[in-house]
Amino acid sequence: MSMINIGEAARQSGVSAKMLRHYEQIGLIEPATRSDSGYRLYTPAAISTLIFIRHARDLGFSTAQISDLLHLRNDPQRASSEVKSVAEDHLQELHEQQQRLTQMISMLQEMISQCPGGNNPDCAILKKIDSMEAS
Amino acid sequence: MSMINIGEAARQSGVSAKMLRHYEQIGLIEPATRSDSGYRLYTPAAISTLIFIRHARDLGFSTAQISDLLHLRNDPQRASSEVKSVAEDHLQELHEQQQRLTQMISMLQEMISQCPGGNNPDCAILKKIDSMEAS
DNA sequence: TTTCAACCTTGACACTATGTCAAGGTCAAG
DNA sequence: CTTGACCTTGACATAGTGTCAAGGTTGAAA
Repeated sequence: MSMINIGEAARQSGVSAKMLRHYEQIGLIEPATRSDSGYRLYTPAAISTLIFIRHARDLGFSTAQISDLLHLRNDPQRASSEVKSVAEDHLQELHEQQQRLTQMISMLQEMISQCPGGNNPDCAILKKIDSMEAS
Repeated sequence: MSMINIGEAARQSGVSAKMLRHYEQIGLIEPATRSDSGYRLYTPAAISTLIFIRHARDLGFSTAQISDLLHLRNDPQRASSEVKSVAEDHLQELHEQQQRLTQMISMLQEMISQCPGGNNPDCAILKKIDSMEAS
């Protein structure tokens, strides 16, 4: 009943066929059952899982974190605090990335604002990079 | 006169010995001269270049962009507008990253705020990941 | 002078997440 | 039966960095 091939699974889930094979290989997902000729076959439940994975990936979760989330998703005995903890750890990482990014942006913006551009070789940006101190 | 080995060059520049070899191999920097026994020897000018590279890396420039910047840095005929253009392209990328990050953070924050935590298996975060639509 | 530690060399393999390409098997339609 | 679209596995690539192994070098102490 309604088992689909890898290409269709990729289309429906938004995860590439390549990544479906990869996720299977690293054990993130259960190996798909195979047709007589060896083609992978995906059930609707498997597709739901794949969509979950893609969404988690869109939120920037690492493969390891997604693995944790999948286990929790499959576990009816889970404590929602465990899920929350994974999410909070990730949020923390995202905040740190954001801070680093904001730092880079402000430094770069200042450098750019001090460079008049044009044909003059004298360039504030190059000088600043030479002399800057990392935050 | 004051040629130093790779370990000392790494210490002075903040670029690891491994990366010094790597940058040489990919052609980002000129091959270092060698001692009789084959050790790489770095001049003070080379160290300045390495410090420049580290700073550029701290600003998030890619290796390819750093390569461009190094060429411009070495070219007395450069137009500062060229440097500015590289910097502006990078700034643009950083802004895009920042937007993606901000999106992720706000989605994640909303999910987290809707999950009470505790031992209850009922988890808003998992549900939201299942049903979310990527921005 | 021998020895030992600390350094250097190259090369290989690892990571993350994804793409691409090649050589070959399969399926469905004409 | 051929053709095209699909599937298979495996290998290699990306970017930036780390680690490990096997071996040569250097300088200082014994």
